Amino acid sequence: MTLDQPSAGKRESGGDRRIAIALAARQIIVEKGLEGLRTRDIADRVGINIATLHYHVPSKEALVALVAESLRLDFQAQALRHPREGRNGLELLHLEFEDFRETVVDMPELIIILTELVERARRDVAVAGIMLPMRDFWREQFADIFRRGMADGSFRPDLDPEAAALITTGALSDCWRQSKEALPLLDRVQAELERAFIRKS
Amino acid sequence: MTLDQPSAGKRESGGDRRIAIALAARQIIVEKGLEGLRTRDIADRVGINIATLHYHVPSKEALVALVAESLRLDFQAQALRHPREGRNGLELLHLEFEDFRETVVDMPELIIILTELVERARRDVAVAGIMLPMRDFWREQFADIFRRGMADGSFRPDLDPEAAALITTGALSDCWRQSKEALPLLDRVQAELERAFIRKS
Amino acid sequence: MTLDQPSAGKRESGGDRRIAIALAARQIIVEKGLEGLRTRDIADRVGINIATLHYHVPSKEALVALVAESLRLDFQAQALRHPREGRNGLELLHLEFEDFRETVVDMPELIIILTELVERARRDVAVAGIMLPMRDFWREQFADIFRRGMADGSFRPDLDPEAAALITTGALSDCWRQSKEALPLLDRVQAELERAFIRKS
Amino acid sequence: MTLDQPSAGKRESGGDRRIAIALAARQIIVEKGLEGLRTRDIADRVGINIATLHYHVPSKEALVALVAESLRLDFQAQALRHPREGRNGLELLHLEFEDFRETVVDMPELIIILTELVERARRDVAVAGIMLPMRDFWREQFADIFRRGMADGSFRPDLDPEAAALITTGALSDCWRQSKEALPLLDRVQAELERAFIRKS
DNA sequence: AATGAATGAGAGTTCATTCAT
DNA sequence: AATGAATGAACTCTCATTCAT
Repeated sequence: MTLDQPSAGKRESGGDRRIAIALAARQIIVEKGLEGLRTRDIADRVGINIATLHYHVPSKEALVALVAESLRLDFQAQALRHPREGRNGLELLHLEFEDFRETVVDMPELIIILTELVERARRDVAVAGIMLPMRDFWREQFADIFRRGMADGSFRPDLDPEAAALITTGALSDCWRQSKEALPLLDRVQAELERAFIRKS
Repeated sequence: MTLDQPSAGKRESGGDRRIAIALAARQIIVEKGLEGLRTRDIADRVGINIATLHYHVPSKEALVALVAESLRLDFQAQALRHPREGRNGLELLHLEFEDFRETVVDMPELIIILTELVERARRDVAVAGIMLPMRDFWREQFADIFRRGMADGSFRPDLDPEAAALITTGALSDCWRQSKEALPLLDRVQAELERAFIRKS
Repeated sequence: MTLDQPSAGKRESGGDRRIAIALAARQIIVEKGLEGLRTRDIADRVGINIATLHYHVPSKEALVALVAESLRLDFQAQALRHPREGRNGLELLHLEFEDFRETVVDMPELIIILTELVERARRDVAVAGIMLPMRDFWREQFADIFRRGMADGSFRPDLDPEAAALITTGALSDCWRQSKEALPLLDRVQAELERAFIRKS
Repeated sequence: MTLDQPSAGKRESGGDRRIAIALAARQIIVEKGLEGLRTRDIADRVGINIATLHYHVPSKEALVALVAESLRLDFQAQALRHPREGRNGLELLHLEFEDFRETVVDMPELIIILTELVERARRDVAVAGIMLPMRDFWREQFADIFRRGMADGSFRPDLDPEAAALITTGALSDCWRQSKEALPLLDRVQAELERAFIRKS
């Protein structure tokens, strides 16, 4: 055990602690679900006292909101990774699937937590305030892609962009839910959706 | 009034009590989520003592399994309501959407509870043992429809029936999750999926 | 330790447990004040688990109300000990002082707890609902005595019965608050009040 | 505006801070009782950090003692407002009631806090050391008045000055406790006490 | 003189489960 | 088949106090 161990040090700045708390909470949500999230477990994992946890995040409700917010930031960052300019609709759709595949591999927790929080949003307005816009934003991104593809001729002209967007996000989430090993199925779903939406010459 | 009235007497038969318990549990899951399910609440709603509840259903795990099983029976019954013979793939797809719409209107709880239990299945093998086959059965039903439609010429010959099935179930669940008022969106999704899968002459 | 130990037995009837709980709570209030009352301490003293305590008395608020109610019953019982008929006002006043002296000696806790609860009543409406009527009833008893004494000629005819009642209860409570050894002072106060209110021939 | 303005600068002198703390604590005691007094609330109201509060007042016990002392100073100041010379006992008694009425109107908190602290004195020797002498001093003031009145002939010669003093202070405190709107009752009590103690010619 | 961060001890409350009857 | 009473273990949250800066 060296001196510069990552997070068990004492007297960190408030912002760092809050980040560490959010990360620990996310881990636990992945392992035991939002339902199994316990403040004590978080404190233990961060290496602080429960009272200290409450000092930084005053209530469990606030904690869940913190996790939601941290998730939002991650998604935002991820959305900005790839440049979107100068591509047609079909290429953009490809890119989105690529991104999703990457997320599934690199940060599988993101989607688990997303699912849990969207579920919780139904009963927690604070969480709903953060998560539902995220979900809508994701769907709207796809709708934009479809609209662009209809304009540039890469997608069918009789497409309903909002419906197609919902179909796509539904397929992606369901694909995820299926199981962690469903990546080959994801390929087939992508192929099928492209066949479905593409313009037949 | 027949002899086997289910709920009149003070001492019901074991089977009836279990049914009453399952129904009460389902109500509570709809209201507060699986997370908010408390044995005491169920007992109160059924009108029995907690100890009595435990006599009939020995543990909370068994209770969740009971709910899952009761859900399975409902879905099974619902699947058999409409005759499936003598119809082509497209007509069958129509019928499935019709059924779904009916379920959303008549028994909206079914889908809420299904969602909660599938989520729970990730961490509870007993529940997984019941729910995952259900989910797969539902998906397989669609795959069958697509296969039949490919054979009878109502769907595209280059369709991937499993992928299409996943896309369809994904769209349906997402549509549901969207909100209770998303029925018009459901119509548009159905239209879009039919445009997508149908054989272009 | 014999078999018939007073209260540590298991599976008592609900009513008995509630009585035992009220008594234990009263002891602790005497020792540490209402402020120092802890549910865990009560459970320990009664010899039950905290959860069992909550089974019988669902919340701390209800517990305080229970103590208040138990106090009310004690005062009621005490008020009925001596027959009041066929005595003139002065004799009745004597009797009241006698009763008070008895209470101070036999059940000194009664007055401590009364004081604590009246204080608490200022901020707890549930307690106020029980305690303020008690206090008013006590005062009204004295007012009645003064009224009767004015009628039968044992007290001054220009007495203001309500004011005299307040003066008397105030003197008694203050006397009590003074200290436990203030009994001789109580005698002098009684004598002074009688000189003050009695009719000069 | 003088040089020793109490609260303008960012860094106040130690004494000023302690005064501000005492005042904030008194406000909170009035609102929530001594039981509801929290160091954090005081710090918030003063506008300082809890650690800073503990720098100025090392413990909660010391804090309560500080409040007690601040109360004592206020009472002392109030006692010196009216000149007492050249008046007979009855006039002095009048004056005391006048003072009390004034206090009830101008600084009602004084009496609330006094009550709370006297109660606390039973279990806290430090507070007892300050409060009990105060209470005794108040009572002794009345005893003095009665003694003087007996000498100058305005009160009955057979008065017991200590008993009469206790009766008077008891009546006043009880009158206060009664409720904030009990001022008319206070008038009747004063009248009754004067009738009781005055020399009948 | 002041503060952000940390903490131990403990508060009331909840819950699935069990026991005796 | 049913129940009132009991329980251990855990939960979130609070508070006065201390430490490092």
